[in-house]
Amino acid sequence: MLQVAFYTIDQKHMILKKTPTEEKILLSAKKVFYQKGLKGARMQEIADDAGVNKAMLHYYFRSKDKLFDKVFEASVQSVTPVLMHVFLEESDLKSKITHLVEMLIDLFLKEPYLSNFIINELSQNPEKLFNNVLHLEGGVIGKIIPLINEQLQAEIERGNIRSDIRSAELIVNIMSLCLFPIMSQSVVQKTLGIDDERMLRFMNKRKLTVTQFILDAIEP
Amino acid sequence: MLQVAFYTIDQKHMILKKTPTEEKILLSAKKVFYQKGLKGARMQEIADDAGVNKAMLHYYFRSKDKLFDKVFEASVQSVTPVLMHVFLEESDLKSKITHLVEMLIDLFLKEPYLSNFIINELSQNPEKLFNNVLHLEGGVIGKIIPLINEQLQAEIERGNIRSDIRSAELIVNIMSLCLFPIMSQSVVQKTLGIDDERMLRFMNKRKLTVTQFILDAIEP
DNA sequence: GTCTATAAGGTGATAGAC
DNA sequence: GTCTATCACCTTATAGAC
Repeated sequence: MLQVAFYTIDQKHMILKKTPTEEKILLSAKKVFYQKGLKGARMQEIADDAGVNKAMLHYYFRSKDKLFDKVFEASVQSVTPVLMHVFLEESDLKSKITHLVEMLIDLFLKEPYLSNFIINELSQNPEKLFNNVLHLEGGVIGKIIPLINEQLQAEIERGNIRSDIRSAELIVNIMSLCLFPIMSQSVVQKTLGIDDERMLRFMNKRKLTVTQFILDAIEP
Repeated sequence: MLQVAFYTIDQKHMILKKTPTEEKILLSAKKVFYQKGLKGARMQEIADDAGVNKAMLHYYFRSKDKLFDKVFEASVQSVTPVLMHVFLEESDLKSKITHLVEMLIDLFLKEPYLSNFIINELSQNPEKLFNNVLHLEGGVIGKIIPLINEQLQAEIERGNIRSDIRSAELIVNIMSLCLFPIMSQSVVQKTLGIDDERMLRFMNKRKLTVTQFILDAIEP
C-alpha cells in the first residue's frame, strides 16, 4: 500500500496508466540497472530481458540516461514513504526504533540491490539528493531530524534514555546496522560460510537482535 | 607501517622495485577505479591523470581488466593486515573492540571510496573473495570468527558481556557502524546539511561514540 | 507501436617508428 | 620505454519501412 510503482498520468482521465511494453521495459531496466549500474548496464540486455526490441527503449524513454533517471526516481520513491510513515507515526521513541528496524530490513531484503544502487548513484551525483529526496514530500524530510531530536530530548529528560545520545548519530547508527549487512550480503555470507537459506534466517533474526542491540545501547 | 604498496619483485636482487611510470599509472588507476568502478573508468582518464601516454597502460599491464585486478588486490591488501593485527593482538575483548573501531574509521576515512569499491566489486564477483581475501594470510582469516567467538564466550561466562551476544553478529555490527557512514558519506553530509569540516569532525567523534554505543549494547 | 538497418561516436587494444 | 596512428569492436541512438 505504501509501495509506489512506475506510472505516468493520463492527461485526459487523470488515471495512473502505462502501456504493457513501457511497464515491461521499466521492470527490466530496474533489474539490470540495480545490478550493473548506469555504466555497466546495456540497453540490449534490458531489451532482451523485457522481450522487446531495443528501439522500443528509445521510443518510450529517448535515451539511456533518461531511462536510468526514471528507474532512480522510482527507487527513491519506494523508500521515502516507508521512512516517512515510521518517523511521523504517533508512538514513543522505542516503538519507532523497533518499527523502523523491521521496516528497513524487510524493505531492503526484498530488494537486495536497492541500497547499493541508491548509495552509489548519490555518491557520484550528490546533487540528485536534492532533486529526488530532500525536496520530496514537500521538504518534510529535512524536518525529520529536528523532530526526532525533540522526541529524544523529552525521553532523556524523563530518564528513559542516556543523556549523551544524539539524534543524528542514532539515526545513522540505525541505518548502518540495517543496511550495511544487506549491502555487503555476499561478503558476509561467504565469510561466514553459510548458504542462502541460513543467510536469510540470519538477516531476519537481525530484526530482533538489532533492535535489542540499539535499545541496550541507548538505555541509561 | 602496516601499509602494503604496489610492488613487483626484482628477480635478481629480490628488492621491491617499480619504475616511476608504473607507479604513477597504478596511483592514477586506483584514483579513477575507486571513484568510477571498472565499467565507468576510462583508460584515457587514467593516462591523463598519470601524465603518461595511453599506450603505456597496455605496455605495463596488457589490459584494462588486468590493471583493475592489480588495483583491487592492492586495495584488499591495504585492509586485511590492519584487521588481522587487531583481531590477533593479545588483549581483552573490549580493548579489541575499541581498537578495531578506531582502526576501521581511521583507515576508511583516509580512503573514502575504498569500502564502496571493495563491496561493489565483491558483490559482482563473489569468487574474488576466495582468491583475494579468504585465502590471504594462509587462510587465517576464516579462523578469526571462531577465535573471537571463544574469547566472547569466556567473557560471557565471567559475566562481563550479555549472554545473548553472538560473535558473527557482533562483528557485522561493528563493521556496519564503522563503514556504512563512510560509504554513504555524501548522503549523510547533505542530509544533515553540514560542510566538509564538520563532517570530518562528526566522523572522528564517532570513533568514541560508536565504541561507547557498542560497549553499552553488549554489557549486561 | 514495432521492426530492421545503419549511422555516429567512443573505447580498448595494437603495430610500428623512434 | 615512449610516442603516434590506426584498427576492430561495441554501444547508443536514429531513420524509415511496415
